[in-house]
Amino acid sequence: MHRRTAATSLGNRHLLDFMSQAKGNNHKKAGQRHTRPLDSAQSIVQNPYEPSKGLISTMSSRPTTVTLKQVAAAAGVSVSVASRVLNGHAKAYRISDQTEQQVRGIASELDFRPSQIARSLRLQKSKMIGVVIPDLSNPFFAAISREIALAVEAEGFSVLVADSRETTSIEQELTGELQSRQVEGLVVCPVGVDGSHLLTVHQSGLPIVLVDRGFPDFPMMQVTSDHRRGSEQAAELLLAQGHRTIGILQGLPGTLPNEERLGGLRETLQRHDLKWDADLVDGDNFTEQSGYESTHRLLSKRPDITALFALSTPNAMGALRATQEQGIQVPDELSIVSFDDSPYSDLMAVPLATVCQDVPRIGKQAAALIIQSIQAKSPPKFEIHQVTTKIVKRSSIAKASPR
Amino acid sequence: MHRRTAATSLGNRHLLDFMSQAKGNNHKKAGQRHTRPLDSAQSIVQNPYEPSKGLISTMSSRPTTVTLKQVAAAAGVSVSVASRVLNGHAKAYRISDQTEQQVRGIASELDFRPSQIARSLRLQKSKMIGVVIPDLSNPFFAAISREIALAVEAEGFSVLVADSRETTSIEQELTGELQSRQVEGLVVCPVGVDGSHLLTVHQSGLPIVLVDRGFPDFPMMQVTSDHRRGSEQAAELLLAQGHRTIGILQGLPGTLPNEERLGGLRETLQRHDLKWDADLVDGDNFTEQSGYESTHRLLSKRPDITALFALSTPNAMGALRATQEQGIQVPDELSIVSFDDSPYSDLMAVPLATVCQDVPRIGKQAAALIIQSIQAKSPPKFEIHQVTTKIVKRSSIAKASPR
DNA sequence: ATGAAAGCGCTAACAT
DNA sequence: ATGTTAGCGCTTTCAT
Repeated sequence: MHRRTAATSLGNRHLLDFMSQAKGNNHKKAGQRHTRPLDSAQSIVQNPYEPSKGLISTMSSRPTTVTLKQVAAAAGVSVSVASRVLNGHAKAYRISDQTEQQVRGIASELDFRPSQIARSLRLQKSKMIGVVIPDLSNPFFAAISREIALAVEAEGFSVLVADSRETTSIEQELTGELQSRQVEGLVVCPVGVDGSHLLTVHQSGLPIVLVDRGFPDFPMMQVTSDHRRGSEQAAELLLAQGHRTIGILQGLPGTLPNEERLGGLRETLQRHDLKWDADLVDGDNFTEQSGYESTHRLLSKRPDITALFALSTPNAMGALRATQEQGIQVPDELSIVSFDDSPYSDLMAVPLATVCQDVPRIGKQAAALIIQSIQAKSPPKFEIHQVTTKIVKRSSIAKASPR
Repeated sequence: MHRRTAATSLGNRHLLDFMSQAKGNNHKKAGQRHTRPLDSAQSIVQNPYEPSKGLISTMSSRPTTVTLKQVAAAAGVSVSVASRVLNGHAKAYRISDQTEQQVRGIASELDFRPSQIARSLRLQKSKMIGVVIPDLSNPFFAAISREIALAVEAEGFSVLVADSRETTSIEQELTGELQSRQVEGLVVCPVGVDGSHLLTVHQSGLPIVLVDRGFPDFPMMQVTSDHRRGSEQAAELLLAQGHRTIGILQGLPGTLPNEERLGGLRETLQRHDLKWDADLVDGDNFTEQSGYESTHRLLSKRPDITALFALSTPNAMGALRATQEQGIQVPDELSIVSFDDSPYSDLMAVPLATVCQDVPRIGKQAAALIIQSIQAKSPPKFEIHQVTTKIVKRSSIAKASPR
């Protein structure tokens, strides 16, 4: 109570002092600055206060943990009563109103927070779910993590995130780590080439859902875009504009999204009685670098190419950069379509036509599945959820014309 | 052992079957597809296997947790011996080589994973750190989270992430939640307007570091860019091109990054004997919407503006959109500089000059501080780390000329 | 060289 | 209406 008040008033003071404080700091630093080169990656450290005065003195050096036992003692009741009250079982146990108030009062006065660790151990449920992502800084995966975090928080779960750095062996370690932390469920965006460890997890009975890069023959829950249909949409668009020779900038071969996108394209071409030419496929990753290199290779190898289909946004960005270098006009000399949207695709040098994935929906779906699977005590289902994509036409596509 | 083998061989089979499987799936779905409108946000659910056969039968319906006790029993030793062996204290306790091998063997055979929950309770340390972020889908914050995750994982910590949705009250709840989960440290990117709860956390003795939006008068560890210096760089650039009337698209007023960026600009102008005109500042958030609206307002209100300084990338994107609508040529009629980089800034309709923040460094620094603070038993330091920015000139800036 | 037992903080029978 | 106690899985004294 007392502490709370102090904190608040300081919070206010902060706003009042904001500008002047900041200016003060700046003056002190002014001298130093000019001694460093402008773009050196250094950071300035300030230690404005001596350790011995003001606020700091009220601070304990170790986190102070108030236990239920202490609350009970302070309230003059047994731990069981305290526990029951604080878990809302007061009336179920006919605890007197007076006792209840007493306990509640003391608890909030002491700022009691039940140890979730102890709780987890006792209840045999951690209320945590694990999320394993190949690259948290990739906006696609970040958005998915976010949806999952928001959705499961609403159900009282916390999320442990782990970044596998696009590496299967790390993914394997991390899932193990999360299991030993007793997560109640696992959402993983697999790196996508070998998933045997995921199968092991699944067989152990831990609820698991795979997102984006899945394994169609693994009998577990999976959610991805309908890559195949998305590719179809892109292909139809290109074909309608008269394109017959389409270069493909692929991502990581062997992964489900890559193969499905390729498959959708191939089928569509065949349906239009065009032969499938493996020579037109190039690339080895979902990265900008890969897109850049394959564009250069494809364009020099095959001058008859009139359009490029990039299997990811970074692949498309690489293509943009490569065409810029070669002085090729998009879309006049070459059309480009991309899979995957980025927020500013429409503000690019040439606004990029794109097969958009419904990222929020993918995330929400994954969250819903894992929660449901945790709460239902039934054995995990095998369900593959394919989320519909949407094609957005932008000016990077035009009628086919020879380069 | 047995299970492991089965899993691996299945993983291989998957690769072989990949294409045909996928094609099979597709055929089955073909009929359904055409009954749905193309862009409906629906997802297709498949349940390819009946629950009663093949792999599924080997799967237990509840997660099967092997305990230390079971390992000990199977190995014919006491739990203490088992514990000591598995924690690498074998020789320290002169445990016989034979016993050690015995225990190790059984443990790996049973795929034993020590319960971190129990361990945490006993050791009074969770080996978890909490990360609170205003918006996990924002690439800036996502990148910071990633750096933190990678760095702390290396030290054996796991990270609990929480998304505060740019809302102080949620941030407050989440920090409480994380505290009760016994995290050993907290990294928070505060929403930035009221931080009293963070002060309370700090006073409780839990290590905490603030990132990006800090509070200069809170005596705790903080790391942000050197916003002030960054702004200075941008301003100097604009001034050198002859700009004298600069419109400012600001972010969330009252937050440290916003005020510092504003401050740096103001100082630079004053140093060049230009008066500070508050009328030239517009905007209420770090969003594209805010940037878009303030651009429209500023340009119609002040025809003498020759350059725009956007205090965030989204603000700048809003400006780009607004100028496109008004048919204003950038940079010929109007120059734009932005704070904050985005990966594809150079591929935008007009490549955007930018004050780049060293995001990875910010993240690494935060991680290093929290780890160090957890490991050192000394009371938390008050240190503000300012990470140097770098200005990147691109073609969105040109000599000043009247519109 | 190994074991027994206490106890981390909590919940839920099982007493009164 | 409230208290006592066992035990979740683990580590670590303290015995032997």
